[in-house]
Amino acid sequence: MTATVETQPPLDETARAILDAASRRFLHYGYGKTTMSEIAGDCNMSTGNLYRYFPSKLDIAEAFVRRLRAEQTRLLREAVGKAGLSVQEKLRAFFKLKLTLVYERFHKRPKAYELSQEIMNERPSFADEWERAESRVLCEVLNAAAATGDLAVCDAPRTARILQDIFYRFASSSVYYEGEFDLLESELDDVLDLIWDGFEHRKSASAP
Amino acid sequence: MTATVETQPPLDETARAILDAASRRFLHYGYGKTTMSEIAGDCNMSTGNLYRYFPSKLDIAEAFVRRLRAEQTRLLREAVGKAGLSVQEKLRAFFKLKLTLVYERFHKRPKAYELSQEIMNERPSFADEWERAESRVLCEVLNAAAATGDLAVCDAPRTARILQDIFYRFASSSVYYEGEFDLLESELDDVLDLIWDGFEHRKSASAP
DNA sequence: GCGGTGAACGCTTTATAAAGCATTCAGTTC
DNA sequence: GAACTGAATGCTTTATAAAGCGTTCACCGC
Repeated sequence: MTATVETQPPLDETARAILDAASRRFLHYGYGKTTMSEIAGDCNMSTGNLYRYFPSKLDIAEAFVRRLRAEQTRLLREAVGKAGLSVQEKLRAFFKLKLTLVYERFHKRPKAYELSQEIMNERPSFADEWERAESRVLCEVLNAAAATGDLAVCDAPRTARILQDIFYRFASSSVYYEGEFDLLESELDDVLDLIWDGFEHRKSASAP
Repeated sequence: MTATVETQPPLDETARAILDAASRRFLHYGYGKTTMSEIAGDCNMSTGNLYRYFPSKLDIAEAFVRRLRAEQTRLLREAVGKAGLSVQEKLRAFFKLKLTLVYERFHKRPKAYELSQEIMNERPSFADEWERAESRVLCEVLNAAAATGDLAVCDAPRTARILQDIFYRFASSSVYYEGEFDLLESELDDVLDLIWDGFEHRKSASAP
């Protein structure tokens, strides 16, 4: 059983202290401007000792991003878990929240955004892992809807993947500039409407 | 009337010689490794004279990319113009060709790809212009289909925009690595199938 | 032996100087 | 006077040296 975004091996107390100290510095000064000596100093220990808890500086950064992402996954899962939502509302909630989270991270926590991007480039497998975690949330929604007959989905993982492709733009850096959020949001709505009509068509075609 | 990707003011003979010389160097060595002296030398003229035909080096590069893009637009238009194609086939041809063109440019003409990216970053308005040019091609397809009743489209530009959003992933740098082309192509197919079902649903809803 | 240290190593980033380049313009040619 | 030149200008890139940093490891205290 490998570790995933959701199921992390719990951290040693010392390891957590290191991660906390590093996180503060990463958020304020960024990855590059944070040194191992500083992190060690914050924890009242030597640099050498850091390596007893993390293999490298980049691994500390990965642990940091892993926390961010776990929190984000939790929020997404919470958004689609609200009682009384239709499938359509769940999908809309999912992708709107994702757009909002990316947008906010970019504009309000730029250091966290940069670090996240850097890790994704440096560790492609981590990016995959994260994409799979989101896919799992989507699959739960899709499978639940398929079970109640609200949706005609034969291959949930594949469908989730297709949805991720479709909404890729709304989770990428086209989100850069200020003042475009409302525009993106309304386009996202229109995209979802079209997708939804596609699902409706499939439902009436498969069970007329 | 402003110049667009399609309607370029025809170039002076000297200007064309400059652009041709610059293009050769851009393609072989890239933008940064090409100097104005070299371009001038290739044309048997002085550096100063280049500025009688182009305001700056970047403008030569823009003219170069403009050519590339005009050719690409021509190919896209040709693809959707083939006789006997249904709307669905036209849309599929359009986005598949676009995926192929981006992929090929990236892998087979990396210098051209880089230069294209650089211009898009340096001149956002050029990127907009290009997006509008593609939108126009899509709108022609959509409007023609709406006229024959093959498609229920009330706002063609908006719909074109939505389609561009949806297929954004297939025209961006997720296309980086080798061997993923077939995978992307099959995902593109699935996306188009879903979109198509959406259009079908709208047609039957608007004219039952 | 477990938790911890800090000097030593080699790579990377930065500071600084040198070189190269895009751009300009007074002047030349025809 | 329209087409063109090439040396002068100042900004940008590169080459090089110096400083800084991540990482290791032989060595302590308990």
